[in-house]
Amino acid sequence: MTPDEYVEAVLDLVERIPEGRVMSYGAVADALAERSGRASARLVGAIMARHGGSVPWHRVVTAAGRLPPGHEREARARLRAEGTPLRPTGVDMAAAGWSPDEDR
DNA sequence: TACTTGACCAGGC
DNA sequence: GGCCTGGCCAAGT
Repeated sequence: MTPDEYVEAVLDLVERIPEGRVMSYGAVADALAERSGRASARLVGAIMARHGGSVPWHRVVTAAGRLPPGHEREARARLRAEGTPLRPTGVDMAAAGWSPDEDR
């Protein structure tokens, strides 16, 4: 799998996340590991930082439900608009956490 | 080629 | 619940 295809796979998966739901970087990496064979949460974060502009990046948060540094305000506003379960610290992962398996 | 960096994660305090 | 540390792995320089 070429780097470009890898990036595309990440973006494709992020686009599949339903409104009001979120996925952690680690979950995305894990889901992709099945297709690409290699993945890491850090890599997903790096990809989002570079190519996240064309996808609902706000639906991807850290495993703790925290929002991307420097984008907390914007992400929170969008998530709130979609009706995502929010907590004072970020996102309620227990309620909003989503996995591609659920959609399948 | 080698070193540094990063929108991370899990574990320990 | 929040901060610090070590480990991960690939991209960027």
